[in-house]
Amino acid sequence: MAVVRIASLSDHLGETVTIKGWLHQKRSSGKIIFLQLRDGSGFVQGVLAKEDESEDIFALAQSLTQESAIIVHGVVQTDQRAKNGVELQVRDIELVSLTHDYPITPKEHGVDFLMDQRHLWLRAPRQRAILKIRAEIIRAIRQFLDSHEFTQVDPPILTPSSCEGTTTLFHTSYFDEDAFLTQSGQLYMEAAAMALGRVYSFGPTFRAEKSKTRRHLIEFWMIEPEMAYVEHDESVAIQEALICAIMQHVLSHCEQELRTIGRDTSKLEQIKAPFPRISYDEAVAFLQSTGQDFTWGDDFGAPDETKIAEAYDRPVFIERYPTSLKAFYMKPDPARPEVVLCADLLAPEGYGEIIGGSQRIDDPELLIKRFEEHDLSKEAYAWYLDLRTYGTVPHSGFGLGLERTVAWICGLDHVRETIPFPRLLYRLYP
RNA sequence: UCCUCGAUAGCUCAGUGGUAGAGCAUCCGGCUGUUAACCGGAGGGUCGUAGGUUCAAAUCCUACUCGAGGAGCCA
Repeated sequence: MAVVRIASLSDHLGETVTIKGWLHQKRSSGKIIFLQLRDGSGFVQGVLAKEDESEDIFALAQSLTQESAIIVHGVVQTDQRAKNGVELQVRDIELVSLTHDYPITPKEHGVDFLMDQRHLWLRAPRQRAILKIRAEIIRAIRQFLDSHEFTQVDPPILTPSSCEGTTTLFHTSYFDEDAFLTQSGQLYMEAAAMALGRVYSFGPTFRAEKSKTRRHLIEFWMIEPEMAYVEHDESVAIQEALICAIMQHVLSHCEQELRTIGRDTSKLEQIKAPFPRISYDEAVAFLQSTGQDFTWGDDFGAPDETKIAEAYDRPVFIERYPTSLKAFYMKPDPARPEVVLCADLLAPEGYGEIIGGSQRIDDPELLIKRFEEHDLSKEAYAWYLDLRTYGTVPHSGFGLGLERTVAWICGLDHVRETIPFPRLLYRLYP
């Protein structure tokens, strides 16, 4: 008897198959029992009518508990009464292990409890669907970059110092030296871009900030492409194409999962190029036109970003922020040195910034000046300056936040469900 | 770090000064098409911790602990 994954059951209509999985839930009615089975690939209902089964099998089915591990043999049938049109007429059940008192009952639960049970919560249909969509988003990103001549390069996770010097880093010891967990691989990716042309990193990133909002994780995953001989406008065009490719891939590969989590896909289908591009100046003018007191040179707060993003039905780029607001390595606009060649991409529906990118400074003199202005040690960044000393070229890059992208595409109200084991402020378990 | 809200059965909650409650889960019984199934019964509690006010505190006050949402910072 062939072992079949639930996801492909509809290819085996009329056949007797074996499913290896778990009992997700059970409903019974004296002479008929419905088993909701899951095997990781999907969910299917098994049906046992008392008159069709041996007494032993019927009694075993009756005694099964939520999340017991079972191997089920049965006949695949179409049935209009079944949720996805297919169900299994159970012929035999092997009990692999019986579960007692599964903590997550079929009832609503609070966040604190579910986070404590995260290792079990992952089995829920909704959580499974989100992780599946996350995996497909990752696949789409890799497919896009790999097919656009990018090479994956892995920057270090243990670093001697801050990349941007802004956020608080996790401190650790490196034998007799201090070390920090990376908050961005960008500077290393610039080195890699000079070796391989177009590169991207895909890895975890750590921020020891005491941020406690629906958009923040302490440990999250970032994709950081870096491109030699690519200037600001071309970088923005690549970002736009990447987001569109992700969206198309998810819409065509995750139909079932999007339905499971109840995502309104019409909002996702609207996500097509071109995305609006507005300047920082225009964004300031927009906020002022809403009656808000906002001065040129101030940074946008989260409510400001939401207000701007809500004015559009697709992601919006905000370009050319004041130089004083942005990181030391960003290249000033030659036509207007008071702003830099950068862009943040704000997702719709209030999901916030999902991409931050810029063209990098390629002039060694200016970079040295920035080190001084930002009080950065020339010794620590000597290698970074070398990139401008030896064959410097215009180059650009950006960072895409994976979890915020997943939260947006899934329509979640918090990023904690976008990653299997979220690291949150004051939460390191499980 | 700051602001706001919360903590009562395994879980989700009601109870706002006078004998500790419901639904789900668990156990027992019933039901041949259930979809968080339903119906009947049973067991299940140091009301977050420590003080205080009161004849009487889950309820009012103080401190602390833990959690949630938000701000700042960011992806």
